[in-house]
Amino acid sequence: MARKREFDVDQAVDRAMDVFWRRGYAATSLQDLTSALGIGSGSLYAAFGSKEKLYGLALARYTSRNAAQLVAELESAKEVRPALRAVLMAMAEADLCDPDRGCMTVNAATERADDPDTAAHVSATLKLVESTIAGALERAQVRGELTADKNPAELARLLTTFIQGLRVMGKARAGREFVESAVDAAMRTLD
Amino acid sequence: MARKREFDVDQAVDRAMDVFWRRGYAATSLQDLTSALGIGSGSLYAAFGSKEKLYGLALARYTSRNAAQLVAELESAKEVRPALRAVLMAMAEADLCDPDRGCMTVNAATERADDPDTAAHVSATLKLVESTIAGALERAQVRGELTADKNPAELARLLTTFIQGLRVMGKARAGREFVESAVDAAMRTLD
DNA sequence: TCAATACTGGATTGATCAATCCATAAATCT
DNA sequence: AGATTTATGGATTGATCAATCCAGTATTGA
Repeated sequence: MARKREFDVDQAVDRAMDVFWRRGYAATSLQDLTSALGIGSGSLYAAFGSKEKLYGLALARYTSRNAAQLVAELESAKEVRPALRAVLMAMAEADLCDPDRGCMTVNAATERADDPDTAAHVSATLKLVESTIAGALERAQVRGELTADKNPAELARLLTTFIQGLRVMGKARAGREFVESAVDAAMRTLD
Repeated sequence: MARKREFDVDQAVDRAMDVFWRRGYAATSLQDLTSALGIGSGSLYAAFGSKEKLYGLALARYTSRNAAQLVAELESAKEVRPALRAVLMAMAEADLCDPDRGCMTVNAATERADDPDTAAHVSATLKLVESTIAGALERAQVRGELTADKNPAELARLLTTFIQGLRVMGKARAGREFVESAVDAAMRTLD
């Protein structure tokens, strides 16, 4: 009954994610988006409604790609400690490879905390990270990987906070020596 | 020989700092600035040159107000541990009182890391925080406040990173319970 | 084959952007 | 006082902003 969409919506959200991730929300113009997505503004608005809604989809896409992977890796890990170290180092490595991006969740938290949708999404992501780490540490404790005197819930809050800081340091180009040393120190809190 | 400036430049920078701090760089319009500063755009450009330069002054003002105070408090502290806890809790408290602002250094790092001047300033601030904490921990170790098996340089990197994360969590409205617990866990790394 | 429908992207909209201009006003020097 | 110089702030500039419009096009069911 009607013409088919010529572009791939999923791919378009991926590309929008990349642009917003690098440039932030306010500094990204509609022209930036249409040229990155390879579509006209009419198509963009027909498909996504507004720049804000597209940002929301891009942020959700980022979360499902990254936070979800962190969760999966920690929950499927045989040994919690090396898995946690691997997760931390993977983030540090991501920032070393491409500091222009940093962590989109952190970028969203700092740039768009005043937007209720963004704030809610960021909050949910951080809670997910916290509870995943807490769960992993509880399992570690049961299995004797973590001594009984440790407090998994509290350590999870420390590590969740540390992760956000690690992304800030990465974006600020703190350098490999710094972030690796910081991760070492963070892992030592589990000893 | 010439007319005097009618507004107080220092006060104007303070006000610009507050606006940029809350809204970020890109989302702050010149109209936001002129109305907050109470001056016309002609005066603004005559005094500061451009929006970017005013932002640079505002960021420098923020640093000299905040990072410098952190340095002073840690260096004048009789006991390092309670001073460090006080510094961490003061930051957490600042975000609990006014989460719209967060930490301007973190905001600058995430929004404007691509600007060389901003990046350099942020980097210098973070190095100052790191070396101040490292120095304080070294003194603590000499005085027996910190056991000899600890590595002050590494702990300083952990704590510097933790601080940035704490500000992100604060801006994301993680709540008092969360940040206090995280600070407790962070302080425990010194035990 | 022909309506009906939805997608296309470039043109257009009115608002807003950072920055400059400029007539006026105040301050200092001779 | 008169000349010179700088500050003032509102008007103006041309660019750019997000969003809408629309003529043209592809797709489908009848």
